[in-house]
Amino acid sequence: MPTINDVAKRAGVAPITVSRVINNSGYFSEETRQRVETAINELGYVPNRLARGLRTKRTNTLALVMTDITNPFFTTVARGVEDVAGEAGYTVTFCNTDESEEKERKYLDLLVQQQVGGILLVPARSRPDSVNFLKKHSTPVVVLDRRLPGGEIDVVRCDSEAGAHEIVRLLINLGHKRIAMLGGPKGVSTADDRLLGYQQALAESGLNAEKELVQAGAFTQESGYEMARKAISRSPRPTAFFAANNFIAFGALKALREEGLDVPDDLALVAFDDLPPALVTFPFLTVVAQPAHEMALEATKLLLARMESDSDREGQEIVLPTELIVRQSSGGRIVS
Amino acid sequence: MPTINDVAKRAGVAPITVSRVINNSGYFSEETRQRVETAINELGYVPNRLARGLRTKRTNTLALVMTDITNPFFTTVARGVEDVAGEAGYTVTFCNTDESEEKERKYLDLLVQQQVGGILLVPARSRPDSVNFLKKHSTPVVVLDRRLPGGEIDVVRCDSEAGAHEIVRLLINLGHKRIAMLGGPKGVSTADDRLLGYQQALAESGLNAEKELVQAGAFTQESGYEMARKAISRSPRPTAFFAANNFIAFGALKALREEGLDVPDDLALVAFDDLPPALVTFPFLTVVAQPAHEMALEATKLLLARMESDSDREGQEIVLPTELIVRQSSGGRIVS
DNA sequence: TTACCTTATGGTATCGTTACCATACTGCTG
DNA sequence: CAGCAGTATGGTAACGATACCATAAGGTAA
Repeated sequence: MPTINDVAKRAGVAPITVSRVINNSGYFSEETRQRVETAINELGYVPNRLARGLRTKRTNTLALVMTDITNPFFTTVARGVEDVAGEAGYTVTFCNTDESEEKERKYLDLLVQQQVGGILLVPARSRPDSVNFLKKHSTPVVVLDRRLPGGEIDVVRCDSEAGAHEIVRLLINLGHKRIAMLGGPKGVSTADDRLLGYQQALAESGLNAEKELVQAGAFTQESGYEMARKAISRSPRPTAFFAANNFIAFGALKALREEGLDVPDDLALVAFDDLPPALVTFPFLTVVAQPAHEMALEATKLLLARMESDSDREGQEIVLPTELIVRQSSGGRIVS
Repeated sequence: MPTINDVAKRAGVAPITVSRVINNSGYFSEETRQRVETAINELGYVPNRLARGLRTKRTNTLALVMTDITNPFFTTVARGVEDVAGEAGYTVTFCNTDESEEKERKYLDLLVQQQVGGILLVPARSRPDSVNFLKKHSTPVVVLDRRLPGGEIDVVRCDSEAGAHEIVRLLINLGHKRIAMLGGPKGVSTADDRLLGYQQALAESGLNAEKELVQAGAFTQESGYEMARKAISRSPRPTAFFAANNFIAFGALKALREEGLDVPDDLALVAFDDLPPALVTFPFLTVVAQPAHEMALEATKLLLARMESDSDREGQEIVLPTELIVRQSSGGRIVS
């Protein structure tokens, strides 16, 4: 592979001059530029970013560390991140943690070793360890989708509590009194917040949130399936399910199908997170949608800004609103 | 940030010895290992992979260059790639080309600059330019999902022609005689092959593939929508649509909805590519599914092997079978 | 004329690792 | 006991780029 030195020799200039032309920095004459450029083309020279990064202590790489790219919410986020990053000449690495703190830690370690310029992190747990680790290695980070204790960091997320409140309120207005919560993992802020919103909506309506109607599980189909099975075995049976995310809803749907229960005739089902944009041609599930793409854009812009300025300005929290989308699965007609 | 030299000083050894411990290579005593490891922990040392890569000419990074991660097929592929790569200690960069050769070229250039160890490429067009470029820079590459002219390269793909043939045959057996093809972009092997399969199935049954029933578009919802609108405006109207991929099908579905046409009662609709695994709880669309996850696993393993061996052994082509999944949208009962 | 700024270019050191080669001790073989 | 393999460790250079400083020509302000 030709190096900058080979180009320099061929163009009859010093390597540093080639560097200037490549990076369009400093002074060089038009004639030099041309000589260098033809040399580059003739040799098929490609600069080595490892060497550059080693010297400049900057790379043009970002990372997106999330739970699972297969989740339509994160798929959309990933696309948004890559759109902004790609436009700015950055490259994006993605990592699936599957909500495992261990995997998260391993990946962050690797990413720091690779000197990524910045990280978009969906933390597996509401613990500051990961962020502290990154801070120690002065790797800029923006937390995505979830809250974290301690406020000195950038966060872009949705108002899970308000969203949950709104959609549970919808169920209540539809006349439901026994609404089961198929929750996410305890200790994950989105799960906790959605539970809170659920409880508040019930409390406001004078309904007591019976303990046995509330379950906590994982943000997976399997967990949704399990929780739904348990919930329908209660008597009296709940008349509605609130799934804390889309995967839980899919699992619940499967359980209900197996039991021969019709949605929404036998049981209403609503969920957090919309289907992937490509699939909204199947207008079935009533959901609270998060603006995944917008979140990604905001977060990435914020991260890039953070990386540019390198300033130690206060962490900033951007909370975007959710959107209630009423489709078939909630059934009925609004009562009040 | 502490470097290997700082660790060496603290442990009272030479940098090279620290390197040996980190990489578990060469000889060192148990006592040295411990001294080095405590020094590493005390300092919070993290090796610099840029420096390592510069010296060893190897990085632990892969890239997945595809058209759009938002497409459920590629989402699944991405997950599979990351699973295998992550397990092997590699990190994966992803790039969306949106079928644009220019974007593809830009990304490949950037990736070569970053010295990625290998690339999984879904080529935007059936042209060898990109692969040649990578070959020139000795970056191992495995082509995914699509064929490419010239056989000296690794390819992992599905048999699009056979899959299309099978699903069109299904429509024919259901009694359809006017089957419209909502095709993908000309010059993309999957699109071309699916058209071929369609034509052959028709020919075999003595049906002539009327030209006006065949359209070529893009692998997008918008294009599917457009093509479907045109197709239904023909008279006599086609009785079935074959969409060359999932996005086209979604767009077509939208058009049909708008026209008040019921699927499958008024018109049958089948497509290439399944829904994302999470969403198969909506059993509607009859499809030919590609084993996206398996393809990804095979391709990534092949790529890693290629990178290890560095050998110049022949390119190998792995063609996986598709699977016909009959659901509602094809309607009817099989005739013969 | 002197001083100084702008333009154009180059020399040298350095980023943090590891490749390569050298040194030296131990213990075993013949 | 020479010779050699195995173990343990270190010195030096190099990977390919850029930071930093230096040099020099030309123009212009005082």
